[in-house]
Order: sequence, then structure tokens, then C-alpha cells
Amino acid sequence: MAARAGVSTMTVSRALNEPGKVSEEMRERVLRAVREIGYLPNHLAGSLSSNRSTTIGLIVPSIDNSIYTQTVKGLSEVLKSSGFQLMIAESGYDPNEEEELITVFLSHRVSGLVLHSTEHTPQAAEKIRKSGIPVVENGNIPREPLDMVVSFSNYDASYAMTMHLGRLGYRKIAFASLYSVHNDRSQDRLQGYHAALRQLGLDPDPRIVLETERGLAAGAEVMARVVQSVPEVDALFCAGDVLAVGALFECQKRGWKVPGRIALASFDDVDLLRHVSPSVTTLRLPRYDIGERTARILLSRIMDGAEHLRGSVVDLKFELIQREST
Amino acid sequence: MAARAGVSTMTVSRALNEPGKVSEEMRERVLRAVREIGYLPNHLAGSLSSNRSTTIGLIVPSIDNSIYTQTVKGLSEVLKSSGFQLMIAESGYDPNEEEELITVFLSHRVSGLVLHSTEHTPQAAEKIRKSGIPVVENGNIPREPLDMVVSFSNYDASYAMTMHLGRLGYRKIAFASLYSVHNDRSQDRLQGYHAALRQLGLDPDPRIVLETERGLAAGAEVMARVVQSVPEVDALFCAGDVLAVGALFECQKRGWKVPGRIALASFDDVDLLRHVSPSVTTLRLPRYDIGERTARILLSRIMDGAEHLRGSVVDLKFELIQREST
DNA sequence: CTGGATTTTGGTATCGGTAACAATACTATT
DNA sequence: AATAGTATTGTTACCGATACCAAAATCCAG
Repeated sequence: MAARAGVSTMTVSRALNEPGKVSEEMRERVLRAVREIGYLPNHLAGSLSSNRSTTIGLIVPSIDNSIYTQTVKGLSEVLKSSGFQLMIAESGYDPNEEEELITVFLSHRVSGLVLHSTEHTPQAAEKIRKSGIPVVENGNIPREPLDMVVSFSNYDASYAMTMHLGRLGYRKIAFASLYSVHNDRSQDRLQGYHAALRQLGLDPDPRIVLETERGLAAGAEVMARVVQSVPEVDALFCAGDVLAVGALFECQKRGWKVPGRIALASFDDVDLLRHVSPSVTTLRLPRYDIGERTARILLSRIMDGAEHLRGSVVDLKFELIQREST
Repeated sequence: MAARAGVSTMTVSRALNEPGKVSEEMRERVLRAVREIGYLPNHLAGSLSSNRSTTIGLIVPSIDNSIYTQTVKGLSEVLKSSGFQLMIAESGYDPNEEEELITVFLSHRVSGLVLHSTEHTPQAAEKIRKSGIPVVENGNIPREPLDMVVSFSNYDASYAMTMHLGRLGYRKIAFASLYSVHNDRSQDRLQGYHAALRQLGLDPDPRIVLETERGLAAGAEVMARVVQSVPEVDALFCAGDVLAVGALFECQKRGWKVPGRIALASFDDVDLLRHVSPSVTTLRLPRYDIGERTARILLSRIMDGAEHLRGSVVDLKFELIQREST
């Protein structure tokens, strides 16, 4: 390539990456040669040599979860505009798997990491610390962040919704969440719920606090179980994406009025919740913003070396949307 | 690192990558040293040197589309088990953007590409050809594949559903799809629909053939528009993910019996369609399988050099699921 | 017009591995 | 025991870029 333009490789490199440092004439000569032979710089070589890479590693618990896609989009759009690339992998909610993936990403020399989970093996934390690259956790606000955090607080959100139900006068509030093993988001939601119950002066009742899997069917099943086993229940707070929709369908099927027989609240603002009838009260979480902010803060660290951002925690606001179901 | 174990770098490389070619003792010595100093091989250097990489580039039109997530999951799971990494980017349905991304991926020296779109700029096609890496297109079955294809046929699927409606006795079948500019999936669906109409001996009516955007609201709007502007319509085929759900909600809101007043069919087997009432007739598309097969066929080409697979087209079957709505 | 400052270009070492071949150690065979 | 053959380890030359510093070209002031 350098030969084709009749210049040194160094000049080619500069013409392509620091056009300002090269004369008009050289720049044109190089660019013409680039077009003629269809030259494609080898990014691997560049990264190796400069010890800088333009890839960011992202680890989500499960790719086929619509919850994350908004965040990924936010990430992706910002990163793209800075010429960064996204490597994605899924950990399957398993910290060991996550550690393994972190290792792989580090050996690919990603220049930043985004982790949805906030539960990690000690070895994973150690590897990250040792690598020195910036990391953002963004599924929750952990007690002991690895580095930076961009998220909303699952605890606060769950607390807020439970308080909302309490203030509306519901006294027997059931709670359904996703399995909480290796899922601190679920754990925090549960704690937020309990904290709100205390605040409201309501007694917790283990019979109406359930954990289940994802999906409409699971939501439906939870609704049926709760109402039948504890008839005096007057509200159900589904703290896991599509559970509420399943629960609502179950009510429609059984002829239970919502909110007449039982009120229903959800945790994430899926488009659907606004369109069903009754529309469902829920929390609007800043999924896209999380991705966007995560990308920005990472890029600041990587490109501008903004060390003052190290360890910063961005608690993005959520919003409670009151609708017909409560 | 090599020094730490007191061996040559070559032996380290072998101990880690071809353990069989190294003596028991050396392997242990190296592995111990690796653990002691927490050595992480530099994958960039390895790829550069060996001229092989373990990354696959994936370009989807839009990341926040639940349709793709299943495919991504299939891809991801197979690739992971072979130690390959996935780089994801979104083209925003724009071929020029896609070309740009292809260029970036090629300069990252991905060892394979997966493209959801089947419409590309000539330059993109040329770059890919020149690079010599295997490519799989998987959003549709194109007339002129770049290389390999793993997909179902949008034409066939649309044809099948329309024929199904016709056989059930519906005579005035409306059709809604996503905007077809730069979207050959939409174009093919439309053609399949028209082909079926001809086969059924029905006259096409431009008033009931619509294009719209994604989303529940769009589906609702289409339903309202079709029924009001052409009252004699007796079926609506929504050939775009969630449109049908929006359409159904609109019917429920207006009190139009489904399928009494109008029958409703959808195009993708979203979980939701089975749980709403009436449940919605739809096509079950092999989204996950597409990802899985795509990964397998790519890996065969990359790792086993299976040149006989070049240009192969895998037409995965879809399934028509008759439910209450038709 | 000349010397020094500045800009532009090039030479060389290096990033951290692997390929290819050479050298050495070990096994088996006659 | 000698020799051929195989298994193991090492040497050297890259892979394709960038960093760093030196050299050449250009500019400007006195």
C-alpha cells in the first residue's frame, strides 16, 4: 500500500488517522492509492501497536430479553458515532459464566466493559481491577460498585410503586418478581416492597410474595394462585417485565375486574401496557438513557482520560405512570 | 511471561493453544506461571500473527426489535461454544450505513459476517467478495445471494397465509406490512400476498393494501382505517410483528367481533398472540433456528474450510398456526 | 540571504503473538 | 548399540500497524 502511493507506511498511517499532520498533496496521493487498491487498514494491527482499541464489551444476562434491547440501542448509537464497536455476550445469569466472558473480552483488549449484572465473582472483580479498564454496571445500583454505575435503583422503584398502591388504599398487596438467585435486581425489588409495607404499616404475608419465571404464562399463573389462595388480596404488583400482561389476561379470562376485584401494577413500561384495557399502571424506566449515558461516560474515560469520573454513580430517574389498572 | 516459566514464548503459545503438543511437565510449568502472574494472552496479537480471528460481525437493521433477538441468541449460543465472539451493529435499514459497517467489520478482520438485510450496495458486495470471508444473509431468501443464506422465504410465508385465509372462505383480504423501501422482506411479503390473491381468483384492491410503521399504535390505526374505508373487508393479514396485536385491541375497543366482523392473521409467533383473546392465527417462523444454523454453517466454513458450502441456501420451514381469530 | 524554528516525511524498533523450520531429546527397531 | 523416526523445545522472521526520534523540506525574521 505504502509502495503504491510511493510514500512511507508512516505517512499512510498519518494521512488516514491524522490528516492534519500531512500535506495536502500527500493526503490526496495516499487517498487515491487507497481507493485504487481498495486498501483496508488492519484494525487489529493498529490496536496492537497503539495499545488502544475501539471495542467495548457488553455482557447481559440474556440477549432475548426485550428489556435490554433499548439499553443496547442507546449504547450502540453513541458508540457508533465515535467509531467504537460493541461486542456482546450473554452470561445466562451465571457469575462464573460472566467471569469467563470478562476474561475473553479482556484478552480481546476491549477498552471498556458494560455489565448488566452487579453480582460478580471475586476473581472477575480482580481481573477487571488489574486490567485497569473502565467499567460500567447498569442493571442496578450496587452497594459496592466495581467502578462506575449508570442505572436506576430497583429498590427505590419498587418502593415507590408499593407506596403508590398503599396510598391508593390497597391493603393486601401481593408481590411477584423473577427468581432472585443471582439476580440482585430481583432482590432489591423485594426489599423495596418490604420497606414500603413497613412504611405503610402493613403486615408482610409470605403467601402473597412469589417468585416466578419470565413470560405471560408465568404472570397468569401467579395471578390465579394469589387470588385463589388468599382471596382478600386487593392488589398485585408484578415486578418483572411481562408478568403483568399475563396476569391481566388471566383476570380477563376469569372475569375478575381490574381494578375492581384486584388492582394491577407492573414494573417496566412495555408499549403493551398502555394499549391493553384496562391500561396498566407501571414504572417508566430510563432504559435507553442508561445505554446512552453509559456509552458517554465510558467514552469520556477512554478518550479524554477523565479520571475524575472513576467510581461515579449515576442514578437515573424513573417515573411512575398511573393508569386505569390501579 | 515466558521468562517467568523459564521457557520460550513458543512453548507458552503451544501449552495454551495446543496442549497436546507439549509435555506434561511443560504444560504444568506454564499453567502455573500463567496463574501466578495472571497472564492474559493478547488476542489481537494472536489474530494478527495467525491471520485468523474469532469474531463474527452481525448487522441488523435495528437492535431494538424483538424479532431479531431470538436469532441473535441462536447465533450467540453456538458461537460461544466455539469460542467465537459476536460484534453487533445496526444499519437502520440503510444500505449505505450497512456498507460503512461492513467496512469497519472487515478492518476488524472478522472471520465471518451475518447480514439480516439482503439489499446491499454494489460496493459492499464487492468489498465482501474481495475479502473472501464467508457471509450469511438471513432475513430473507434473496434472488442473488452474496454467498450463503439461512432463512425462511417471506414470499412463501405470506403466500401461505393468504391462501389459508382464502381457503377459509374470506374474500376481501386486507394486507398490512411495514414500509417496503429498502426492505425486501416487506416487498416479498407483498408479492406473496398478491400471488395468492391471483391463485384464489380474488381481485387486488389497493385501498386495502397498506404500509405502516412498527408498533401497536400503527396496527390499531391500520385496522380502523381499513374497516372504515372499505366496510366489506372480511379479513386483515398483518405482515409485520406486533401490528396484529394493535389491530386486535382496536377491534376490542370498537366492539368488532374477531373473526365475526373481521378475521385477523399475523406474521410472527410472538408469545402474546397465543394469550390474547381471541388467540391469533399466525406463522411460526424459525427465528432461533436461523441463528443456530447460521452460526453452524459459518463455523464450518471458517474452521473446517468447508468450501462446498459456499453459496448454499438453507430454506428453513415455517409453520402456520390456525387459532381463533380466523 | 542565512540561520534557526517549524512543518513534513521517513527510518527503525516494537506491540505480543504464531508460522516455519531447526535443533535437541527421546523411542523404537533391527 | 547404532540408526532412523518421533516427540518436544527453541530460533528467527514476520503479521501490519504506531511511537519515537531523526532527517529533510519549508518558512520566517533579522
